This record gives sequence, C-alpha cells and structure tokens, in this order.
Amino acid sequence: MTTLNDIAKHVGVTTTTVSWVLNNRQKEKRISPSTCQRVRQAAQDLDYRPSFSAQSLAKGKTSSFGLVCGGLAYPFFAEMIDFAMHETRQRNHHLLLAATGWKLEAELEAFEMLLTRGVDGIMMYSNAVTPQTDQYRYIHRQQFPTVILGQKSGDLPLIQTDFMPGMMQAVEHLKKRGCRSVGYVGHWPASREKFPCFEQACQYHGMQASKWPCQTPHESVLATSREFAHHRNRPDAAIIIADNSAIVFMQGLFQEGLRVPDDVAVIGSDDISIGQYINPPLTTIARSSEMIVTQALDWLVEMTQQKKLLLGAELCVPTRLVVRQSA
Amino acid sequence: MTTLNDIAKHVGVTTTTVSWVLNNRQKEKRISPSTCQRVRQAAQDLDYRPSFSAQSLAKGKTSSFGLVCGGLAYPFFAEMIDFAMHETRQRNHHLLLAATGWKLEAELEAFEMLLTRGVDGIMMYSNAVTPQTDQYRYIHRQQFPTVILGQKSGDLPLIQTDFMPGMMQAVEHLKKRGCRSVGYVGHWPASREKFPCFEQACQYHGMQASKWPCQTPHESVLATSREFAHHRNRPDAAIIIADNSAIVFMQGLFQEGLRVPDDVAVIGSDDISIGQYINPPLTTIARSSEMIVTQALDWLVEMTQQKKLLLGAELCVPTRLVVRQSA
DNA sequence: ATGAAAGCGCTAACAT
DNA sequence: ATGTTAGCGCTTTCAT
Repeated sequence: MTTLNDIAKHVGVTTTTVSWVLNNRQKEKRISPSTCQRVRQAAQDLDYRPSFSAQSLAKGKTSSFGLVCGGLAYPFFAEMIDFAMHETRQRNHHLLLAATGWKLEAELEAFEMLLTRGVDGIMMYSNAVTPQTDQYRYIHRQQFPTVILGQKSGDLPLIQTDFMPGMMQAVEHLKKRGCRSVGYVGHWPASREKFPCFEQACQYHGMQASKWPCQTPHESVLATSREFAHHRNRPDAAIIIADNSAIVFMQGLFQEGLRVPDDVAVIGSDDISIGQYINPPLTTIARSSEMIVTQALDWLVEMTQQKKLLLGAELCVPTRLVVRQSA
Repeated sequence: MTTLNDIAKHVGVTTTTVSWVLNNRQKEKRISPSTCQRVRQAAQDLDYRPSFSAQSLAKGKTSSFGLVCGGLAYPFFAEMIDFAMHETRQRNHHLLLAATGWKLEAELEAFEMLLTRGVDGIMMYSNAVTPQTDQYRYIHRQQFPTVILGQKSGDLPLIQTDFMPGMMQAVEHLKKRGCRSVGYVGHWPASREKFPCFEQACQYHGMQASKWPCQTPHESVLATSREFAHHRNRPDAAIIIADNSAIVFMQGLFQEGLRVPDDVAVIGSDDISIGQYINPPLTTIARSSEMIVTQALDWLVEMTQQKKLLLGAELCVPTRLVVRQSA
C-alpha cells in the first residue's frame, strides 16, 4: 500500500508538501508547479489511494452521516434510502446504512456502531432512542447531531408524519363513495400513530370502524384478507397500513371472489411508485419521503456546523389522499 | 470525546491495559479482575466509544466490505441488498453501499471511494472494471479481494447469471400455450446478456422473435406497451426485462383493452416478491439473489484470509421459469 | 500482572 | 516555496 511518505521519498519532498498538493492547496501554500506535477505523477505511478482512516483520525471528522432504519425490503424505504444516498452525496457526505430488522435492541446497537465509526450525524428512523436510554443522554452531553424520524423523544430534533389529513380525506372519500364501514388492516407497533388517526377520522365522519390486525409478512396479510372477506359483517372498505400490504390484501380479496372497489374499496398508504401501475391502480394516502430526508439532512448539516443540537426542532410532514381506482 | 487515555488516567493504569480489558484479552494478558472491573466502570462512566478510524488505522483493516450497485429503487436490488447486509453482519463485517445510478463513471468512482475507505473487499454489481482500467490493474497488483457480479472481466472472480435455462423454459411454455410470436421488452445495455438468450431460445423453439426497446422509467415502458398493443403484427406474448417493468407493461395492455394472458401472455424476470400478489400473478424467470450474495461474500472472506485473489473463480447462477397466471 | 514505546497514514501549526 | 514537529486514538511488541 502506497502512502504519502512513499510519494514524498520518491519525489524528494516531505509528506506535508505532498499532502498539500494532493489536497489542491498549491495556490494557498505556494507550491511550485513543477513540484505539483512531479507529485501528481508519482501518486499516479505508485497507485496511491488516500487512507480514509488516517484522514479522519487526523481531521477529527468523517464526512459521513448514518441512517438507521428497519430494512430495505419495503419499497417506500428503498426509495427513501435511494433518495437519501443521492442527497447525502450532494452535501459532500457519504451515507452509512444500518438495517435493523425493526428490532429495538438492534436499533440501539446500530446507533452505537455508527457512533463508533465516527459519523458526523445520525438519522434514526426508529423510536428506540427514548429519554431513558444511554444514547439519549450521550446525544445531549456531546451535542451529537441527531434527527429522529418517528415519534417525539424529549427535545431531540424530530421529523414526524401527520397522518391526520390523509386519513380524513380517505374516510371522507369512502363516505362519498357510499361506504358505511371501514376496516383498518395493519401490524403493531407500526400502527401506533396511524391507527388513532384512523379512529378519529371515522368518528368525525360517522363511519363505522373496525380493526384487522395482521403481521408484516405477506402470508399474514393474505390470511387477514380472507378472514375479512368471509366475515359476516364485512366492511365495505379497507385502509391498509402500507401499499405493499394493500396489494397483497387486494389479491386475497380477488381470490375470494370479491371485486375492488365494487365489493370492497381499498386504500393503501405511502404511495410507492408501482402502486399506480397495478390493477386496479391503488388509491393511497401519500407522504413525501423527499421532504423527510431533505429536512433531516439540512438539520444535520446545520448542527454539525454549529456544533450544537437544534433542540426542540420539529417538522410535521403532511399526508394527502391520492385517488386512483381501488377506492 | 473520551479516549482510552482518559480512561487510563482515570483508573491509574496505562492505555495498553485499558485496551486489553476492553478487547477482552484479560485472560490471555492476565489482568487482575479488580483492574478489569474498574476499567469497565470508568468506560461506562465516561461514555467511552472506541474510535473506528484509530482502530482500523492501527490494525490495518476495517472489517467491512463494499457493494457497488446501480440503486435501490428496483425491488430485486433492494431485496438483494437487504439480504447482503444481513449476511455481511453474519460474517462479522459491515456493508458499505455505493449507489451509482448505473453510470459507468460513477461506478469506478464508487470503487475508488470504497478503496479509500479501506474496505477489505468489494462486490461490483457492474461491468465497469474492464481489463483496460486502472482499477483492474490495482486489483491484480494488490491482490485486492474483488468479486464481479456481472460479465466476465479478465480473470477476476465472477458471478454470472445464466439466463439461458429460464429463457428456454419461458419460450417453451409460451409455445405450449399456443403462442406463435413473442416480443422482448427491455432497455440497453442492461439487455446485453438477456437478449441473446432470448433470441437463441426463440430460434430453438421456432418462435417468431421481435425486439421492443424502451428506457428504464415506468413512463417509457408504458409508451412501449401501447406501441406494442397497437402494432399490426402484435406478438401474442411478451418477455420483459424486469418484473417491475412487466407490471407496468401489463397495465399498459389493460389500458388498451387487452387481456393478459388471453390476448398477450406476459413473462417477467427476477421474481420480485410482490409479483405473485398482483393481478394476474406474474409468471417470471426467477433467479436467486441469495446464491449470488452468499457466494460473493464467501469468496471475499476467503480472499481476505489467503491474501490473494481467487483468479478465474466462476459461478454461474441458473434461472428457472416460475409459472403463475400472466402466461 | 502491567508499562513503555513505537507506529499506523495523515493533517496542521509553526518554522525557515 | 518547502521543512519540522507534534499529534489524532488505538494496537502491539517487548520489557519488567
């Protein structure tokens, strides 16, 4: 492995000079063009690659941010992370990803791992960092740039999704279609925020509400859809926790001989890109992952610059109904 | 930020001792239990976190692998990466991701970035590293652990997908269904490997073949599907480069009043998990991302241990037809 | 059972 | 226009 020193010896200067040249400080430091030339040539010839570890150790920063999230298997997250990687790069940083399989303990471990790796800030798509945790205290003590993407946790910078407007529009829309009763299909604890909005919206619009719990895996959603289809008091609409699950749910309905939206109107959540191309195109409660990511990164950058937390910062990203043909 | 030294002073020992304790070398190095105890306590009290940069600089390795790929937006990749992250962790490594937007130049840059960050090995889901490139030479000179996921590049360790068996089965299946003519829908250069298999399979089975180029974005696929639908010599089947695009293609067909599979039989590629839940469930040419990832990681581990490339290593992952209802 | 010292590759303040 | 020097936080060999 080639080091700055190797180049320095090869050219007959010191590592300092080499460092300056390779970091394009030649103007500022007044290095002669010929030296520059020779240094660059040597770097090329010797196959030089800078060492990130050494650089960040010396500089005390890594120019990278961390993102902890459950996983990439759900398209909404995949799309969000894809966007986050681009945006991070725009800000001259690298994104370190930690997928946790939605386990609280794994989320805290991921946080530790990212700290250890010296990231300059962390986005937590998780509710694991509560005021009771070591991590929460660390963030405060060190004023370590952190943004929570989820539920309020003390005074940490927070980006929340406001499911209320989308949910209200959804229920209202179902009402207008003539629906009398609607079921909420989803898993817990992921429904902690969504379900109360659902209940409230139903109450407001005088819609009969019911709850259809299921697990995350597709098979579980399918099972729930069958149960739903055969229930003697089958609702005439369903609002499903995620677009992916909504697609599966509709398939279950079809298999039981029901038609969407005529027998059951179906509304998904998140607006994943494939949703508009399935059959029938999926009506859904949309939210903008772009807004979430953009704001989170901006705050991270700001906090790293000011070297302090934006205590109490809060953004609430609205949702809205996108009407297609499934409801 | 707390360092080993801070702990050492606090406890009244040297950094060496602290290092040993915190790395659980107390047996081997015969550290007294009481010292251990005090060191650990201090680490806890002082909120100590090891510095990855310092550790890897001192040890000369990072315990991480890199994966460069086009992006996460396509579910097959998202699922593959999700799996890769888990498997990497199983092997006590971390996965550094670099998404390139499928641009050759970006792929080489990503490779450089990962080298700089000192990863212990790289998986390239890319054909950017040809024998003409600097990177290819570097890999050989340094015997740097690399696995190419794509097309043969000199004697670098290679994992390829063999599209032939799946394609043969697909065309045979269409034939049995009574199809006479089939169109290939896809974008280039991603079709470089698939399309020749398609042509060969059609020739073998005496099926009339045609080519329907499109771009990656959904809208472009939709446009192609309309063109396809209205063509005076419309094929009675279509094989599409990716499941995602197949879903969009079917939607386009529906919009033009055609039925799948009766008017046009549709076969996708890759077998993404949502495929079986759409309407009609998607017949597809499946391949195993698990096999690819598992083998790539095993080779990487082996190469890092032996400190040399597995020159000429090759694995060819087979494809197979999964028949559902779209064809 | 523990310490001293060198070094990993790079940066940056201060010379000259 | 370039060199000297002192770290950054950690591991490791060799002493004691």
